[in-house]
Amino acid sequence: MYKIGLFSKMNMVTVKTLRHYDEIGLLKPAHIDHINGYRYYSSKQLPVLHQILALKRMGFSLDEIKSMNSGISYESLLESKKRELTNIIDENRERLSQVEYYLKLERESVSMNYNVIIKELPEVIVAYNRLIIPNYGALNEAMPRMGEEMRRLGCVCLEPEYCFTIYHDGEYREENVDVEICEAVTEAKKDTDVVKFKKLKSVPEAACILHKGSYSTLGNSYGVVMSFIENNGYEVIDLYRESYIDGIWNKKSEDEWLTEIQVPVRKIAR
Amino acid sequence: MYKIGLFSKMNMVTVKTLRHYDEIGLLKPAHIDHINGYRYYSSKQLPVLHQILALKRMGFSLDEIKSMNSGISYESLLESKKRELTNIIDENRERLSQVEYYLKLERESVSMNYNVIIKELPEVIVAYNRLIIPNYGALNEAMPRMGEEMRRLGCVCLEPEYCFTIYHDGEYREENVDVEICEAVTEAKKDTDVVKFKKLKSVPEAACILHKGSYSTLGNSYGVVMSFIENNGYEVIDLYRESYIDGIWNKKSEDEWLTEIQVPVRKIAR
DNA sequence: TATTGACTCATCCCTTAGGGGAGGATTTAG
DNA sequence: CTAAATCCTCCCCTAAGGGATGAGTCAATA
Repeated sequence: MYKIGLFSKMNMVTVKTLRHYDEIGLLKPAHIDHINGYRYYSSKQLPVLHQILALKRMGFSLDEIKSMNSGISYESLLESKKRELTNIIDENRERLSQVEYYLKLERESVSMNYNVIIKELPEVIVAYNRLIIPNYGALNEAMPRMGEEMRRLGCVCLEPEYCFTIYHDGEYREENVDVEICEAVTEAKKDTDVVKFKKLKSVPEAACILHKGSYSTLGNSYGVVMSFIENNGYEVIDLYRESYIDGIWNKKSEDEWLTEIQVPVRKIAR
Repeated sequence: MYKIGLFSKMNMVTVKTLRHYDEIGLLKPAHIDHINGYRYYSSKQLPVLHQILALKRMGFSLDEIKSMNSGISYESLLESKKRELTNIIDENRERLSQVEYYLKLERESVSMNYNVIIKELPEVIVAYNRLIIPNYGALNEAMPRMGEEMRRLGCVCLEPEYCFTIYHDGEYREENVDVEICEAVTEAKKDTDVVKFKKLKSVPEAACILHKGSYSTLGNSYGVVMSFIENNGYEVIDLYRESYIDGIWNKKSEDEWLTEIQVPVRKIAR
């Protein structure tokens, strides 16, 4: 029988750890002196401790180790731990890839904006209007017209407001832009010539970047998000959305304008 | 200005999280109503939140993110995060390798002993006696003889006791075994013919397995620890030690004997 | 025998990034 | 005016112990 300090040295484990294992019922001392409360361990418990340490090294939690003799086969436990570890490794590889990407940007002295995040775009009902406009400036007329029509129909906008455009042209063009204006609403109304309604499925993963300031520099932000997608093992799976948060309608200074580019993506399977 | 619930929806973040960020000073609301205590966020804070989320996704802790504007260059921060992530990945790969190893054993229906652990063997001063014995049984005479001599010299053994043998033969042999008997002591004495003293350097990593029962089955345990070493990317870097914990001297039943095989190893660089 | 230093005990607080819930106040909608 | 939704603060919880404190105990020495 060994006192706790001795037993702890026999396996390079701290006394604190042994007391903790006693407390949670993982490894009770072979005997406890009822007068002074001292814990006494037997050498028979060495193999038990050995096993605990081996399992812990594999990534099992103390709770898992404790419940390991409750009938579930070791094989299935190991299987699920294997899956779990694989997931953890993948997660960290993704983090690493992102860190390396930003490190590359930093070394190329690109202005820093750690702004690309992956998030879900929830399912929404939108009022939409798809049309060909002569140039981008014409949006400033088309949007209020659409708003007018929506008010007439009694549409109620979602909160927070979610107003965005989708460009349907395969390539960039200066004129005759094929654009779809969308505005999230609480419920669909009857379609009219100017405004129609549809439900957009949720997008599980979208790479999003916030663009601050004038629209003239939107291209930079598009560049950043696209290179992020390329460099981190994602692929674009749908048309992107340009969501307008702050703009001419509520902020006078162009510097305060805020637009979010949302690109539906998917992790490329490897 | 948005109330917390609205602002939380704008970035798919929970209200709880925003309150937490306020509390730790990571993202204070743009304005707090002093009458009802409501938090109000401005759209200007969207990019800040965006950045926080992006950094969090890369594995930075909130504390790290918070202290990110304190002069240290982003490049060095990213560098150290990269190293950190690489380490985490390596650790988990090692865990995975061990899980897969035991899974293999399990599938081959090998009796389960999750007993191999990697631990450090601390630096010790040993009394030792290297000699050629006719067979393994002769240890039972050589050891007491050595103990006698140690007592005569006034040696004090270490606690916990650490008594082990090292076999110097390159291969297994039944007779004329070249063996070194070691016993850890508190301090070196004068060398004699029978007992000499030396300091053994600490071994940073040793693969250790506990062997229960008679010595006749020690071979099985050697097999397990050696295959563990092979299968998990380690290599043997020194002679192994056979450490005697319980044996004939304190346990009558052979089933209670306890021996630890300790094999100095090193992770193979990849 | 008395003391001293080493050991042991229990208890409390601390760590991450929030989650869950209670209880109470306020705002918003009908 | 009432009810539902939203907001607030406060408290406890997570995993695996680490650190500190204060008090009791053991073994060896003077």
